[in-house]
Amino acid sequence: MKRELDHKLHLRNIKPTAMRQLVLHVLTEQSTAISLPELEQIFDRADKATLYRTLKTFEKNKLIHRINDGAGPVKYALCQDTCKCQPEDLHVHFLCTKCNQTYCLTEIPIPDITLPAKFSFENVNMVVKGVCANCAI
Amino acid sequence: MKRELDHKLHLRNIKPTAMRQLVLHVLTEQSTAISLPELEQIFDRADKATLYRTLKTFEKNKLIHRINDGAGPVKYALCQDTCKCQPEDLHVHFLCTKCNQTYCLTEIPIPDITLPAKFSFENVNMVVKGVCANCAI
DNA sequence: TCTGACTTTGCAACCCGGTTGCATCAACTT
DNA sequence: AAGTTGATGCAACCGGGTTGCAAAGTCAGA
Repeated sequence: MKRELDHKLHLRNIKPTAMRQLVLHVLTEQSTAISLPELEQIFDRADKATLYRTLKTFEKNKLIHRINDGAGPVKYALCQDTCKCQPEDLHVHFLCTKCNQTYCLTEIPIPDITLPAKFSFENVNMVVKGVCANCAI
Repeated sequence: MKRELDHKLHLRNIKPTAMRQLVLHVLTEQSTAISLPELEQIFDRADKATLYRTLKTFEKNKLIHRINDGAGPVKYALCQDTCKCQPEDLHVHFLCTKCNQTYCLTEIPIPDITLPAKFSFENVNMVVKGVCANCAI
């Protein structure tokens, strides 16, 4: 277990400190994306700035990706092992309006968009809102 | 001019106070979306809370719509006269990574997405990032 | 093994966008 | 003219995000 976590960190060139192992462990346990404030609650003895910088490091090294779902704080979720955070790795995110959980729909690529003349494409963010399977009656 | 503004307010059942006329006037002058902090700078003698509540009122009455482009503060842009803020009124937004301006691409509808089983659709937000025509070399 | 350079952590403080409570003011009704 | 309602201005607060700085930890080379 710890081996796998260290391996993941190693793959992304991140030094495996105790803090980072713990944070990564929590991240792997999540089925939905998690925000910094939520992380603070889980580690109620840990420092906010450290958690913040840990997430920054993870994001910079493409271990996690940031999700802006428009519902408060930014959330983070693990990248696929093969992810390079390129356009082809982008996928749709889903925000449940009942439980406020955000899902990575990794199997749903984002459709192509034809932009107006002289507008160039770099990146795209797509968030669908609705009710998730867990909250469906 | 003032007539048109009052008419727009009237159409959306918003009482035409001086403040609201001024804010609406500024909004109609923008070719791109504007944030509350930007609005504060334009009206440097006006109160933040008043501007805030003015935008809230406009949004509630569907005179403007909120755009969350992930680049700092929420931005707002005028709705089309016919807009009911229903899914069919949704369009793609474009954030220029050079000038940080956000455009409503009202002519580009958001493509349909097939969600996983038992996930229901309510709403969708799509923001394309890139370089806009003005900033293209 | 010791030393020095570099990284990570913890604490504190700060910034800024957003939001609310409350008193005052304006407009409109009767 | 008095009373009701809504709008405004001011102040304060909240929470997420961010940074400066000093202490602790890590590691390579002597």
